[in-house]
Amino acid sequence: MAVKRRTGRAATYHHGDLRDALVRSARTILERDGLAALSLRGVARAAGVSPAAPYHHFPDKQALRDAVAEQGFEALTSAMTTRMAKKKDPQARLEASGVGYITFAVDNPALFALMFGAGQQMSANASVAQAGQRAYAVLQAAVAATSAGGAADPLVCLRLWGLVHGVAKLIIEGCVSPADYGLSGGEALAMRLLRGA
Amino acid sequence: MAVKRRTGRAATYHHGDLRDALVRSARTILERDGLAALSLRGVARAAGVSPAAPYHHFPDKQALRDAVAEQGFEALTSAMTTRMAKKKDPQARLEASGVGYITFAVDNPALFALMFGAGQQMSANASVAQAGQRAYAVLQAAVAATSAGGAADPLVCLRLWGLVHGVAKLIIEGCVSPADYGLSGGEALAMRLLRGA
DNA sequence: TGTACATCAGTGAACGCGCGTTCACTGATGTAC
DNA sequence: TGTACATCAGTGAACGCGCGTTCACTGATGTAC
Repeated sequence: MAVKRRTGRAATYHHGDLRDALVRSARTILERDGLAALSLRGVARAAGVSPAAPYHHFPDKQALRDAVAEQGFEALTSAMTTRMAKKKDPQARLEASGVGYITFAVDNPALFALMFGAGQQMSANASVAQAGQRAYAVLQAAVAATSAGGAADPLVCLRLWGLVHGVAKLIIEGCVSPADYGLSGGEALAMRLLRGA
Repeated sequence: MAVKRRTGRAATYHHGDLRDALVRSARTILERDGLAALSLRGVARAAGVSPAAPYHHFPDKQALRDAVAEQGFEALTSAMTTRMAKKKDPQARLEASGVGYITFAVDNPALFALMFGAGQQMSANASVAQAGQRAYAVLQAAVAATSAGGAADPLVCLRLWGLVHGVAKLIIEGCVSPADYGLSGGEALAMRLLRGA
């Protein structure tokens, strides 16, 4: 049995922070082995804990997935806002939000797939939905800031969202490679696509 | 044991057309129960045949998936070309290709997810890749027909592909509903998005 | 400060399940003579 | 036209696997007195 530690603390029978540790283990497995390889037992194993332990923190597997997805949407939001913060011009900020979206997806393909329901319906969980809406609101605000009246045209928002979502998926699915366009990475391709779109 | 029939023929020990029947059963299961529910055993069951029977036609599960995906790309291609055939104007034909893409995806969400690798890497199968390229070529030709020199700008093609792919996924994943835009279906939303994009 | 005890968060064994795949087999088909 | 036989396309039982989940349990924690 693996020794369980909190940073700088001795091993204890009680983990102390298992819920977080499970979510972190899930993300590790996700990116190392892919979405199909994500199992509750595997996550428990990776966290050095028995298969039954997660049930003290999550009612079932879906609840763990939801927790991971929620954290994913928060990370997506900050990937966009971090990039936007470096720009002043509204148009440049709009582009930055899209580049952030695509870059996040390409860097975290399995997490991104989990967040968006693996090609099927997304999670019905309310917290996940709210975290998703917070991410969408970033795109929306960026669009609003570039438009005359200061209000975002829903159709324009959806075109932007669709474009960045689609390009991200196409890269992840291997349909499109930045190299095909003479570019070195998803980020460069995203910038090229969004400039003047 | 279910009786096996070819249309209008008596039941026979030998099915006579099992390979096709398996692919058809797979598509039925796909749309009724979703991608996660697609198993070789389930497909055999739906075709009224023992679990071992498919192995006379496909080396493994992936090969069946590939066959379904290939057929899916052919259906996608014809969904686009059928719509384009009704239009004369190049711009209208371009829009029609995109509407066809989105409509096909929304009408066959699980098949579409299978074709594009369920959020992960697409199939490595060569026939599948070729069928995918044939579908892409339709979009590409539609773009070329609207451009001055008659050659399709790769970046313009990717913007179109990304847009239709992304919007399709967003609708399938339940992130976006045509009703949010006061529209009755994916087709209406697709037309609105593509007109003047 | 020390002790009793309720509560919390683990353990590990077990459950049933459906899966992909393999195997030795057998019934049906069709071809050579 | 009839028959022997090779080949093809099925059967059904079995394999091992990993999964999600449950259960009775037990060790550690922290609070009341």
